[in-house]
Amino acid sequence: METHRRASLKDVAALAETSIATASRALSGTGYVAEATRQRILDAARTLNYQPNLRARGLRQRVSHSVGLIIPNLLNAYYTALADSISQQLAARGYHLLLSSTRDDAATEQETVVDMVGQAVDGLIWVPSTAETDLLTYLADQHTPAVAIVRRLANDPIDTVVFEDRAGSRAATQHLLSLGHQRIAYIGGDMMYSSNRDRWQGYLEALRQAGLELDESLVKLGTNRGTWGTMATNDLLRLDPAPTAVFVASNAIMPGVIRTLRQAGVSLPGEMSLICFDDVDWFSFSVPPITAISTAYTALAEAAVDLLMTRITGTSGGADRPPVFMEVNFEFVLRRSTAAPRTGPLQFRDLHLVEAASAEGVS
Amino acid sequence: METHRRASLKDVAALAETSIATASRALSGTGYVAEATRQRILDAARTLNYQPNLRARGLRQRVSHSVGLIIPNLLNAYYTALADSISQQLAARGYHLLLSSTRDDAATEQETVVDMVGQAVDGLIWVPSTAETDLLTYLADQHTPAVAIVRRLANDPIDTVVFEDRAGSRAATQHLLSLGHQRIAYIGGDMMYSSNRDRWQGYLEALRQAGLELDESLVKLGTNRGTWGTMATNDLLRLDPAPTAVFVASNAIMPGVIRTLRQAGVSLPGEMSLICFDDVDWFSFSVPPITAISTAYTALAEAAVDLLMTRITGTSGGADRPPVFMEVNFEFVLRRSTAAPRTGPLQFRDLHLVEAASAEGVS
DNA sequence: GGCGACTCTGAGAACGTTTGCATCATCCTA
DNA sequence: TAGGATGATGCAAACGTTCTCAGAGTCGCC
Repeated sequence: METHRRASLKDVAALAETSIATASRALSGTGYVAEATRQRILDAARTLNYQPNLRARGLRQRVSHSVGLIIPNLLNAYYTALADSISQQLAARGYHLLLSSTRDDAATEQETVVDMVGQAVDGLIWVPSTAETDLLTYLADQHTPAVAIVRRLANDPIDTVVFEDRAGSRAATQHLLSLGHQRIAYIGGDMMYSSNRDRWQGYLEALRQAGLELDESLVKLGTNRGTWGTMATNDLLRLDPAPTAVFVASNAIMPGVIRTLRQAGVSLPGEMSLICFDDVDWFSFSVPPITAISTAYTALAEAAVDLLMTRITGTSGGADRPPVFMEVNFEFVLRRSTAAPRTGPLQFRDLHLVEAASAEGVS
Repeated sequence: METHRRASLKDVAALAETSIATASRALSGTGYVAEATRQRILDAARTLNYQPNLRARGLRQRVSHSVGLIIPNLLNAYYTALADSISQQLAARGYHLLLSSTRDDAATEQETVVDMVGQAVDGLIWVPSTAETDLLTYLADQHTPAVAIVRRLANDPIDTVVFEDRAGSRAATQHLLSLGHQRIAYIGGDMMYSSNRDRWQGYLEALRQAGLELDESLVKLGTNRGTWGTMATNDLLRLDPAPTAVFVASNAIMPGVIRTLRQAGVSLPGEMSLICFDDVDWFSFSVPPITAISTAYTALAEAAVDLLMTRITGTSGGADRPPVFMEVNFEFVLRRSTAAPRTGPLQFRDLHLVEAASAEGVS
């Protein structure tokens, strides 16, 4: 009896004085096995603390019951909320999660995908960092089903679930328009991601429908970072006339925006209305609470897992069905950071005035 | 040539007209193989899009190059920050991450650990949900090294890395004391976790050192949730005299506390000082920015991974070394939510007064 | 008393790797 | 010219499972 190894089926069989095959049958509950032997085997397994080696099982069955999830970032609440939902969904179906973040680096992404395929995951859920990628043909070669989430690939070549970026963005802009704003600034993230492009389109559409023409100086397209929020906001505040409202297209940019507005002494929503695409927890207890477009994480998670499962199990047309494209709902969350524009020029003041003013919000 | 399977080493060998053994050697770069054959094999691998099956490799080598990470929650920035650090550390060492969250449910935890061991991870990093657990003997039986983080197990039977909960908590309390506060409320999380117990001890120590005696009515011990923050704060505000400062022992409780204070119209830090153990991003752009005890995530991640690696590889006394216990630094981050207590009774007012007052903070 | 059906069991192949060992050619050196 | 290095290759075992297959025992029924 080796003492430096986990107990294997062989050990259990030996202790129960039976064959490996019978032990396997007894433990998995398939096929015939006499009640007496079954008990002997179960007892043996218990005394040896036997735990099946899922790696070996997977090898034999060519199924791992695990799926990989690839997200850009573990520090963005947006993605961890998603990961949480997906993990729950998968657990409910008896699947494990392999989670990796790419930091939006193409090389890391490539590496990660290859790694996961090497681990022989049954499928992949994936926030692609680019619209074009040869990983796709790679995945096809490896016969590993994948579904893209949050961002689209060119021509949606695989199952895809995204948020209603365009419609949500349009709604946000329309909200500001309906309050009477005419100079609505847009601070957006990286245009290489379809989500950001679509949000941008939504903004444009709303303006067009309102018969407004685009003022390029109000548009700040950069990256999905707080630092970008700082730069962009600084630029916007220097304009004359300044915008009366700002639409921030990603929660990741918000910290910079908010901090800069506060430092500049701009009161919200008195002197500036603020709305954000994506809703994260601290928006609700910010001062003032921030009006936002909230996206349906769990719905997206559910849809993505459902799609992947049909591909993996081959059910409901699974394997050969043409790629599906889905969008999940958004919800408009009205809080207190938006109000009708006030007439007169924007004044810069120091901090204590700001916070006094910040309570003037619409209810 | 089957078309429904990933290419295996056998296929590569066949295409390159050589043996499986040689193909393996060529691809792994071990042992002798003639330059010409090596090229043939590499070409074959490329045309077939060959990807080694890590599952099979792991089976043979008895090493998976993956470690499991078990955290209570994916929605708490506290833990995802940790996960992010750990994932980076592991990646740098060529290890994969299997991540699961338990939602602090003992049954789920049990299940998860067993699952991961079944997956044959090389080791486990783990935020235990209880101090006593038979999982320990289980892990020992399975010869799977594990390190506990954030929370301690009874008698620290395995390698453990935690934050300086006690010292940090003492520092926070001393800060309030030094500002002149005498009635310092404590809102704490679940006492079944060592981290919360230690924070509680730190608070007591600081009071004792200052010669103050404990006022039970100022102590609110509950769970690590925002809803608890709401309840506890409501209770505290009803006291007469009310506390002049609140020490919140976990970021997870903060949303409820902050929201309740705002709703009640309590100005920060004018009428109430507020300090929190754990620092999360929105604290810095809250109004006012919140003074906090910041813990060294990356240091903890590094230490945990280091320890685990020595156990796995058996280096530097690895396998048999007695369990190590470590604490990592905290940092006191002074912002603007704490100030000297003001004399006179606490007054409840409506929201716009609150925010005006919130700018009175110490710099 | 013969035959099919049912129950139970074990031998052995297979999954895709790595690796110890044996074999064989080639080359160098004494 | 013998003989040991050295380079290059393949066979086969092993990792821990599952699963097909065949064999053996038991029972019931015609």
